[in-house]
Amino acid sequence: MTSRRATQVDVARAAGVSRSTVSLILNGREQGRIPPATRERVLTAMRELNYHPNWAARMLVQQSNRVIGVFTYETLFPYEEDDFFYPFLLGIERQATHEGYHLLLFTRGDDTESSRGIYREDGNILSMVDGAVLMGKHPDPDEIRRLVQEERAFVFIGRREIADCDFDWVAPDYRAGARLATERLIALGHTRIGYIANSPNSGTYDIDRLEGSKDAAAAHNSVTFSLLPQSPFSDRSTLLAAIEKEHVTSIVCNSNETLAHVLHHLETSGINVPDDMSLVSLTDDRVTLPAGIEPSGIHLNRAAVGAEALRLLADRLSGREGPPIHRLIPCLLRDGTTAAEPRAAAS
Amino acid sequence: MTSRRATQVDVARAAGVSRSTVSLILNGREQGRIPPATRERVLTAMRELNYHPNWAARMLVQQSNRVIGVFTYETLFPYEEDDFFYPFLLGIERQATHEGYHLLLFTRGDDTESSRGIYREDGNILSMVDGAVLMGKHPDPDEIRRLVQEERAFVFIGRREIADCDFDWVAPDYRAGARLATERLIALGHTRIGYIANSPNSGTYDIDRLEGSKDAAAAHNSVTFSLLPQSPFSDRSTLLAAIEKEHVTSIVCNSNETLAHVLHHLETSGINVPDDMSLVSLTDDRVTLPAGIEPSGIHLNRAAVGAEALRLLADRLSGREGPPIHRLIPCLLRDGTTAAEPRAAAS
DNA sequence: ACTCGTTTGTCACACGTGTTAGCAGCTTGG
DNA sequence: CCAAGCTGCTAACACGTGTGACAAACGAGT
Repeated sequence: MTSRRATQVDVARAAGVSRSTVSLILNGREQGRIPPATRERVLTAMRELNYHPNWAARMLVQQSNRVIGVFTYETLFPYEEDDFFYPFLLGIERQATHEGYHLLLFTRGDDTESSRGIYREDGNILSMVDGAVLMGKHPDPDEIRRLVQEERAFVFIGRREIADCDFDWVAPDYRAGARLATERLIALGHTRIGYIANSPNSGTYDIDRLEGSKDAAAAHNSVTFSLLPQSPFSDRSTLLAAIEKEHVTSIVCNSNETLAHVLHHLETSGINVPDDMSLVSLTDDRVTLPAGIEPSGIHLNRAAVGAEALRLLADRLSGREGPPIHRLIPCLLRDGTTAAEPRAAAS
Repeated sequence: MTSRRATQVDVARAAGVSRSTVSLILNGREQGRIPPATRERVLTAMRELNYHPNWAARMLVQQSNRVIGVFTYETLFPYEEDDFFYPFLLGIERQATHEGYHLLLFTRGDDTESSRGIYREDGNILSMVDGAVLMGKHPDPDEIRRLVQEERAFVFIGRREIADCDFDWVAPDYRAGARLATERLIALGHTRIGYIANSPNSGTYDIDRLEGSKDAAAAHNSVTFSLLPQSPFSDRSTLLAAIEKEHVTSIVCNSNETLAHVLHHLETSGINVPDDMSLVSLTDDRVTLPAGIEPSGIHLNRAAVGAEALRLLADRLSGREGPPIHRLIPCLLRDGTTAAEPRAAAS
């Protein structure tokens, strides 16, 4: 702090050359220009003065700094232990290392847990980076539109359809994941499969999940697929009645949360999971179940999503042109303890 | 990309004023100088041109950017699922948000998993930030020394004693944690306590753990503390003989890994945990135990460590002078299933 | 002696912003 | 009428770096 840090001027003076020469050597543009003797003189001067280039100045003139921003519309690391963004970040970090980028986490905010924004009074924070990965369950469509209009390089994680506005995004392939999980039940021998959700099947993801599950059932004409009544949380008797009526031996639950509630209703009714009823879930949020029980279902492979997002972004920054790319990343099967062969098949 | 982004010059031209005026208004230095009419004109011009300050330029002149670097000597997010650094980062992020800093994750490296360095050919990467948090099990002492000599603002996470070289650091208080865990056994009624480690008690942390445990035992003169033979991994009979000889009813294990091995040896010998023997661990690494068993012991509270590191750093950056600060963060008790009242006391 | 090409650099501008000194024009006091 | 002060703004420098145009020295060919 007390003494200013060395600049190219200092190095130049120490080596007895002009500042330009220092810059040339620093950037390897000295092919056939600077004789080795001078080069050495400058290099040792750098070492002695402990010179290191100023990053801001460099960025100012080059308009690039090999830093990629990571922005989340919600706190990156929420207080609940369900670390939603963490696996994404893991993949992003890994791929960034590979591609040679540093990562800037935009955390500075109003500390209010919600309503963070890219544009703020002190400027578009994205001007600090070459490109950005954006995440969040509740992005601000206006901001996104503005980013597109300004031709910023960014990739969104999660499928977000915004009217009159197209951009790169990467998302888990929920539809294929739902197909996978349902196929798993079929492979175990289930022919009567129910589907249950705790929310109206209206969101993009909700529709994907339902359709994927239907796809799998439709591919086997021995399989009967029935939509069970929504919202199992409060109403146990409705659930039991529906199960009875449809004779299902297995249920696809749209989320771990749903699975937890269904499980609870079943167990308090004396129906054993997985012996009497198999359950699979279509998310992999953390959820607390009775000891020893792990939900069967799919694994979102968030790390792969994050890595792919960074790969797309790096491509853009390397000059790739062309229309926006949308990429769906396959989910993986996750073996748990809530799915097994149906009783009839087992005996 | 096609059209350059608006700068203060553009705004000034549009509003019919000089660039200085724009800058003054932008930085709120216009008290009693600029009449509201002009101010409005400039502000609307900004809005229409979609002006946002260039961060690099601002940083260049201000010599600060409210960004804190996070550097790890090993990959930040290792491939093993034991995310050692993650809880630290969590605390760092939280506190950074609070203090108004962004976070720059230094990831760019030679992709070799090991031997990452702060100093590299393209300069000291820390020149990009106001200050830095350093972590890692195997830091390079020479680099640290150099950072100190250059008077860089940084805080190390983890206690690292380097000869002739002092700096701020924050670390978990292993000694107090060991005391806490041992006190817990005593509170449960144990009077014969053994201590076992899987490595020579020579590292700083190893010594802290052993001493803390001794402290707790020494505070109660009814308690007998005995050091069991090291390295229980291979040798079951040695372990059993020692237990028999010392009549211990509980064992303090220096790590979860040790606990796992001891547990295995005991169970295969028909000794039930926690009924016949209580175990506590002095770390909180993830470890796989038989289903339904959770190690009792301490919780390192890494998030608090990370947060404190960032707080110290922020203080330094705000101008705090004075000698380096070393801070130990208390550990918390973590209830598990491997510690209970001793059989004699229970009956 | 004069031109020409090569080696070895240097000059000067650009990047976008913060800040201080100071300049016109006006008002006010004497 | 003149000095002094206030209002509203601007000129100019600084921050540290990258780079294209250009220049000085020098040897070689004519």
